[in-house]
Amino acid sequence: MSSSHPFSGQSSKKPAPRIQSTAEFAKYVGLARTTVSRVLNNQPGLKQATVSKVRDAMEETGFTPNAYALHLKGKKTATVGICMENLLTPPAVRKLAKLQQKLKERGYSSLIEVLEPGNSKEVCRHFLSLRVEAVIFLGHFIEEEIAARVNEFNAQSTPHLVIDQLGIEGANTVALDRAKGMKIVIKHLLSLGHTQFGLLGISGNTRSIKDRIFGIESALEEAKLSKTESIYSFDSKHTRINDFEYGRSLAATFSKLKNPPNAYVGLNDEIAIGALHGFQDIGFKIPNDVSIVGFNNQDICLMPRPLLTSIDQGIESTVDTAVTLLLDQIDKPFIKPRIKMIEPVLIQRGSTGIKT
Amino acid sequence: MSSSHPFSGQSSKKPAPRIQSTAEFAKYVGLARTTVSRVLNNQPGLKQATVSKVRDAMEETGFTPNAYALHLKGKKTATVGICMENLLTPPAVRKLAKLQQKLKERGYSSLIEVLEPGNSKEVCRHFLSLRVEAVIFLGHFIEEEIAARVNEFNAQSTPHLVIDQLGIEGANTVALDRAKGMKIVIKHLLSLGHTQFGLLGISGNTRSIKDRIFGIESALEEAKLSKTESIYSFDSKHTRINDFEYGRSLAATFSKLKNPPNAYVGLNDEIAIGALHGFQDIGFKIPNDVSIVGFNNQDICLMPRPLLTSIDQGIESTVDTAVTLLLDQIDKPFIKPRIKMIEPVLIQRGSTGIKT
DNA sequence: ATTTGATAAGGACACCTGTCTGAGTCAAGC
DNA sequence: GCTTGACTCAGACAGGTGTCCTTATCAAAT
Repeated sequence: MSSSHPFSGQSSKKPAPRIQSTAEFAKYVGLARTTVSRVLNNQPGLKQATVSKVRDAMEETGFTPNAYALHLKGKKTATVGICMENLLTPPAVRKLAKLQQKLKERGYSSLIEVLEPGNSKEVCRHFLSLRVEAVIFLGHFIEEEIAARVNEFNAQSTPHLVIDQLGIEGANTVALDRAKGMKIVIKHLLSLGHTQFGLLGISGNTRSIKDRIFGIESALEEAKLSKTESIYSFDSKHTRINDFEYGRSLAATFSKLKNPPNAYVGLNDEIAIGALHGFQDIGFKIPNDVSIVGFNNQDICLMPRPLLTSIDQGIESTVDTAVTLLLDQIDKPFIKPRIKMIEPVLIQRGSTGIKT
Repeated sequence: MSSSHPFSGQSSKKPAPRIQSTAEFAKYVGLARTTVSRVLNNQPGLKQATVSKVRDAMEETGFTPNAYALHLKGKKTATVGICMENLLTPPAVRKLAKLQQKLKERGYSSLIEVLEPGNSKEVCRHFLSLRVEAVIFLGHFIEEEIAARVNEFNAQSTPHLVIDQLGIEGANTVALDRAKGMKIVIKHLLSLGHTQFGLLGISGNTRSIKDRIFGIESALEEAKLSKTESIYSFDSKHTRINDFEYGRSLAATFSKLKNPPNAYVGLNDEIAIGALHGFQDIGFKIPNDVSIVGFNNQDICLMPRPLLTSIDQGIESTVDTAVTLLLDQIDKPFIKPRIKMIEPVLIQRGSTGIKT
């Protein structure tokens, strides 16, 4: 190593300021900027000693060329912006984790922002100013807001993807087929002899809920059962603050009916487990007296006894599909918007069984 | 709007390519680049009509100046790199969510990467090439690896922060005082009359485990109890695949003892709840026969009956402290490394009670 | 018709990088 | 001592931005 460069031999008291440019770095190494640049870009015609000198100094100082200047020279940013609904819903976070991992494997880094109602425009602007190569929406958002963003992206031919929210016009979409999920659940319960169904938390006007109710109703229709006489819901009688308590309260309300249904379908695993415990506390045996199904197939399904039957979202295939769809768009700028549905899978466990 | 710019009047079949520079955008608007730039930067001496024309066109096209070029002109990146252990541990993700939110409030965006053993160097290089203003490590990592990164950061005076991992020399650290947490738990249990303690999953050689055992032992010491005769552990008799099952198995093993302890301390809430259910299945009443304490105070503490007593991590104050520490470093480049401990809080619920 | 004041246009520069080109250095081989 | 070959140096350019400066335009006022 050169023994006379300006930063050598100092005490460890005040560390050297970070080297911010190849010019500074070249001065530190004692070579011309262009020579250093050639080393950094593995160009031929350089003495081995020169190469080592530069590499050693990089190791020592941690210098890296400025990615911002590189991008200006035409290098792509290899960055994807991800808009999250929140970072609290376990299935959404699991998808994010997989997504981030798969994107990284393909050489893309992720810029993650949590959307709040009304700030999507600002967030997307920020992403665009950072010249992301694509924007992903992951979760359930206000439809009009996302639709507006998608329109803008389509107008600029910016690759984009909506994960888990169906019904946005013109949007590249990957989503679990929730209708089919519910159909599978009801068919499973029908096959066990159940004909009356209590819904736990499955109410509201969102697309996701409508899909699920559609799935339930189409299964009933195929079985030639009356929708109105087979479905029960008391969601409006309780407030949903904590899902476990909510499930428990719903179970309590259902159990007071003269002829309560003996099959229950939860909005998610938490509510289903709450209900399962609620019924058990009252003295119901599961699945002998009551069958219960959750949704999402989270780890907590393995907590109660019996274990909770649930619908698995197929996160792996969702994310695989998502990444493929996205990279396709990046490769071919003028590709038509596509919608891919993910097949849900019933994970059968002890909480559902023959009606006795 | 000007009616003769090159992109007007096209069919919606092939969208206009995204406008990538002020020059292109200026051509589209029909003004000089410098004039547009003056509008974008709110400079005086411009006709209102000109300003509106530009603003309308921005609205229409979604054009935003290139952040990369701006940085080259000296604007700071306002970006922080966050290294995560994983995105699966709920408390870590909750911290990430809060951190991301608070940083955003202060004007910083977050670049998030999941570290895998051995790739921290590469990840940090990437962060540095993107000229992040600080790097945060969130979670438990291989000590040597993080220590090496911290050394590099200190040498370059790059602001950094280690959250939740104590013992890295020279590192700015914010961490829960796990020793104190355990001390509080044991004191609580002692005050209820318990003198024999079963540890559930609290074993191993990590700093975090050592701290917790130290806390337990110091509480016992103060109570003049023998460490060896008061603590029981059967962790090695079971394999930890699923925390709920692990807790259940441990409960089963403990219950077979001639004189099982009647107070149990879990590594986390999942294991504690598993054990709680395990004891209940065998016929133990909680807290009459057995008291159980979890760790992390997650939502699932509200699931079992009785509810689970647990230690709250104080995520809010952890993150507040973290952000303050970080921004301090960014403001004052040559500040000495500091360590901040976060006080744990016992959340007392039904799973702990007087020994009867 | 001429002057004035208000804007806009257009050129130049710095920021950092990779690359190209022509000039400079230096040791080895004759 | 001179040529040759092997490197290295130094300068220039593009890429997008904000800013400064000079010049051009144009309508209103004189």
